[in-house]
Amino acid sequence: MALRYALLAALQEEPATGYELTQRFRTYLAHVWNATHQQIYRELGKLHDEGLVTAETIAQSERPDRKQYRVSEAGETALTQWLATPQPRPATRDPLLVKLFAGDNLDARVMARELAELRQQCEQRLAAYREMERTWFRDPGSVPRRYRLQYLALRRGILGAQSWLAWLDEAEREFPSTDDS
Amino acid sequence: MALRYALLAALQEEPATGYELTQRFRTYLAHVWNATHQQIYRELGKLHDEGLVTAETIAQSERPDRKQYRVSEAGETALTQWLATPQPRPATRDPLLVKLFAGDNLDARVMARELAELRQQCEQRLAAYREMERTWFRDPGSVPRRYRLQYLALRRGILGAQSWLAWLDEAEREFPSTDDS
DNA sequence: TCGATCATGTAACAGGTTACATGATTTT
DNA sequence: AAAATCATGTAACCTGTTACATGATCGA
Repeated sequence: MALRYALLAALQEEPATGYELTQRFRTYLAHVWNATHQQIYRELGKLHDEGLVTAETIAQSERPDRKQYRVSEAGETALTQWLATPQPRPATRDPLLVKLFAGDNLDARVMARELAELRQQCEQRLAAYREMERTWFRDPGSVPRRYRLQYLALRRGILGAQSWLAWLDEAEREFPSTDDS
Repeated sequence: MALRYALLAALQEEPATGYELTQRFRTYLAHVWNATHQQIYRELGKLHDEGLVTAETIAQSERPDRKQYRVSEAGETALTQWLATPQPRPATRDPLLVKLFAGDNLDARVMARELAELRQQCEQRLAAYREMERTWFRDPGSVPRRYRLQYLALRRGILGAQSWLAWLDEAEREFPSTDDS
């Protein structure tokens, strides 16, 4: 359900094609809502059928046509209505934690490797978030409200990554790495 | 995919009926993997068809029969194999963060209320986790490995909740609550 | 007497994943 | 010459959600 509203919000910031939206979701929306291009195209189609977005086809020589979408009035109404509805928290479903319930079937070395990879991933993400923080939100007070809210989402990404790193400190004690590389 | 292995792990700890498993998933597995009874029954059926679990029907007078499942050898093999395979991290999909991208369509009072509710939820969970920590893992060093690993999962729940509370401290500054109640 | 608990399921639907498909241009 | 980028989609499948269904017992 939320994907469509994420699309509407993104389009409201600036009209875009499915392709461009896919990129936004991959980059600065990745810590908020994940979606592949298939899902995005499908949902854009539905939104168009329902009149929540309008589409303008821009012919290009030597390239497939681009379909630029923008939010319609009906779309804005729908978005506002959704925003006013409290959303349930997403359920936790983490395969890594599932593994911890398998007891002695779990191989410590395999696990150590998986934790090491997770640590690397967290550190990379954290660095990327910090980079965004530096380039766009150096002085959060002077940023217009719209972007200050996005900064909050980024802060969530940062705090989330840090909290995983803190957990990894604890978890790695249980799975001592043999440190081969 | 991971649900089946969560079930196998849970059954390995102790054979159980679908009903009992549902309860475990609702209580001490909620911070690891969420699943409803419908999903669990469906998956148990498949696991049984595939021979990864065996079922023993226990007739009861005046109550529906209980079907007690236990992991078969094939099931244990499948579990071990899965454990050795690195699992991709779950994707982030958070409707609350999506809302932050809707800019001025977002009503501050509505948002303040949603944040307050989230805070309450986090605090409740944290208290429940702390309670588990106190009752089962007062002295983690003396606990057998199997349960020390489960303690790690609990630690993840605790750190996760704390990190959300830290974020809420920041977020609430952006949505000052009018404090009516 | 009403709701919770015990104990199992079926069915329809919504949402997300994976694979396949096309085809030109630009970069390595 | 190969791979990545631009730009769009279809189709099958798997997983998760929601609604519906049954029926007895036990505690408030």
